[in-house]
Amino acid sequence: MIEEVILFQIDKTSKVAKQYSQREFDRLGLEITVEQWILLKIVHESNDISQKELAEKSLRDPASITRTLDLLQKKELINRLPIPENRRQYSIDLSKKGVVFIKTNMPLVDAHRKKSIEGLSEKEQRNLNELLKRIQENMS
Amino acid sequence: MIEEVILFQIDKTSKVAKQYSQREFDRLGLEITVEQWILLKIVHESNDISQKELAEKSLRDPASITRTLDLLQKKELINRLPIPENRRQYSIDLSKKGVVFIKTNMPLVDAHRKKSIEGLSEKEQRNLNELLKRIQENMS
DNA sequence: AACTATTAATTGATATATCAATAATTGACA
DNA sequence: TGTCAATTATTGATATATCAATTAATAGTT
Repeated sequence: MIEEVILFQIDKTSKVAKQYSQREFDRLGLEITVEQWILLKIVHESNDISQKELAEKSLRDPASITRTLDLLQKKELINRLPIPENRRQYSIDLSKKGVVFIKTNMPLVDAHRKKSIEGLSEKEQRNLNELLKRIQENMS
Repeated sequence: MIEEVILFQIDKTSKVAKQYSQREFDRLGLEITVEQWILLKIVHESNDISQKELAEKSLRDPASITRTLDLLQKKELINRLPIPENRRQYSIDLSKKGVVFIKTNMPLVDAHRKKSIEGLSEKEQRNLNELLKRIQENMS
């Protein structure tokens, strides 16, 4: 039975959590997807990040990053700055609006993260992380 | 840092594992996606399953199931059988070709599953499963 | 029986995932 | 220095995810 496969349960957990956050985003009218939030957050945490680096950090395809950044640019949440040292790449950063957006909604996202691990001790969390890392290693 | 968020690591693990399997499928010329394999497998494990039930078991949207079944039907791996008791729904089952496909490739998929949990003791596997279930509960 | 609500599947629209191909730029090095 | 290789971002094609709207069929109610 497929429900007994650990990879299936990992995927299920990921889906359930994303759906939970997306529903909350929608309910509060954030007009953003979870994937878009993750990109914004990485940009917020980084200095002068390129699209290639964004793809690596977010574990997504460069082609997909291009398209999502187009949307975020349309929403005026990010800027693509040409950099003189290398005219092949852009430096991505948050617009003022983007910074405000992150600061305003970070508490909500933090609440989701806390809720996801409710009832798990520190030790259980570390343990889970470690087991996940080992599976990642096995599959790479 | 987003790498420290457990949900991020869960998602990463899911992605890495899917990519691993997909690469193997491609390398061996199976001409099928991982999502398609999962649907086939559920159909194989079920008797007279409807699309609605398939959506629930696979944790996917009914609209998405419709489209993936269209593809699997084009590949002649499944049949949609009209059922007289309820003409709104179909009974999905594997074609002969589909049964052969599953039987031929199941050992490969089993190998992937085993590889994913290589080095994890029975106890660690149970523990992981239990922690994942608790997170699923938290997010539902 | 007639009306209404519900259900199963489909379709449309938009966002994302992935691979392949391409364009522009930069790097390597003979 | 000029050619070829590698790099970064984009675009096209196809598959999947999700929501909303629609269609056809069935269930429930009076």
